[in-house]
This record gives sequence, structure tokens and C-alpha cells, in this order.
Amino acid sequence: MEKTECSEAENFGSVTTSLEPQATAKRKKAKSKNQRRFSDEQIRLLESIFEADSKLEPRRKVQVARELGLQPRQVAIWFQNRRARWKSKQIEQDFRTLRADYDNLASRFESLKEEKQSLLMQMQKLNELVGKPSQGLEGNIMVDGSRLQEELEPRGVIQSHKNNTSNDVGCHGDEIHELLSMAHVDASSLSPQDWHRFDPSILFDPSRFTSSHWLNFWT
DNA sequence: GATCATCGGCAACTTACGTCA
DNA sequence: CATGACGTAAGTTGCCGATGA
Repeated sequence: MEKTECSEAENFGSVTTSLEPQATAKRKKAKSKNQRRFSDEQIRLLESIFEADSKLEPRRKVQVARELGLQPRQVAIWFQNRRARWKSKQIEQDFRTLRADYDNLASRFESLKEEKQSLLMQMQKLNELVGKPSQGLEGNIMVDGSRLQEELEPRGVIQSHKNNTSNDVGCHGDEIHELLSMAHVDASSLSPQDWHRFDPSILFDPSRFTSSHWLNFWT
């Protein structure tokens, strides 16, 4: 690497270390004597250079220092501090963005949850309309090759729907068949009398009914 | 070519001071 | 006027890569 930096001695005429007893006093003196904020003009030029490139080539640093009447070391430190300030601001910005994204997602999650509840209620009402406990036929609904009842009952999925009654399928038949087929339910062997045996919660089980199924259904 | 010491740049953290409400 | 918060120039430390012996 090119070595063009000036020493501390060149800056303030003395080198101090934190181990020396008089170091702090010396530094204070040096600081109070020499430290001053850079002028607006100096800051303006430094900022414009920083905007173009946050790092300075050694040669460019010497050139800038000469233009501004500063030591190359001061220019280097200004750029170091400026990068640190930029990074700090960037982190704050990233945090705000992430938090906003999170808030949006959380809000959407809540509304989807409500929508799900609403749909479940609708499905339940539908089941009440189409299901009849007296006509309950065993074993016509297939899930992944096994009987839906055998599949779901041990898990407590099939509950009160079992005893619901109705024959009125109405115009929802096609959509329901489509949903059932997506859920790997053998809709061809499913008679309207058996629909009440189908538990809609399967449609919201991510392991059984993926987002792509929903996408297919809605599109 | 591998190894080691040295040096400078940098990031991260800290200090000291000036400014301002 | 004193004070605390904040911004900033500069110091400190540790790491890394380049370079030369």
C-alpha cells in the first residue's frame, strides 16, 4: 500500500499516548489550541467528494488536503468519521424499513386470520345446509388414498360436522368439487350427502393445502 | 516459494470539546 | 449562568493486506 499519511506530530506538534501521565493535559491543550470545526466551505467540498466516492485514493487525499488547507490525516479522519455517520444513519433507516415491513406483515396476517375465520364460518354454514346425519354414509371421501374419516378422526378433526344434515347443494357444487380435488379429496366418489363429513379446516392446514393450491383456486 | 516483521488503512469504539436549547 | 444532549474532530485498539528482507 502507498503510505502517504502524516504523523500526529505533524498535526499537533506532539505525540501523546493514554499511558503517559500528562498525556490528557497535553491533548486537551493541543485540542483547545487547534481543534475547530471545519469551515462551511471545507465541509461543502468534503461532502461533495464523499457523495461521489466514500473512500479516497491516497493521492486524491493529499490533493484535497492541499485544496482545503488541511493535513491529509485530517481529511482521512473526516472520511472515516463520515463513513461511520453514514453507516449509523443507514442502520437507522434499515431498522425503520424493517419495522414498517414487519408491521405491514403483522397487519396482513391479522386480516388473513379474520378472513380465514369468516371463511370457516361460511363453510360451517354450508355444511349445515348440505349435511344430514341420518344419511351419513361411511367412507366415500378419500384423502391421499385413505378414508377421510380414518385420516382425520383420530386427530379430532372431524367433529360436530358429522351429524349435520342437508341435501341442498345448490350452485356451489362445482366450486366445492374443485376445492376438494385440490385437497386431494376424491370428489368423483363424493356424493352431496357425504359433504357434511368433510372438514374445511383441512383447507387451512399448510401441510396439506399449500398456498399454491389457493392460488390455483382463486386464479 | 514460505515465513516473518513492519507499515498503513480501516472499522469500531472512545474521548474531549463546542454548540445549542 | 448551569446543565445536559448532541455533533464532531481526533485518539485508541485490533485486524487485515501489502511489501520487503
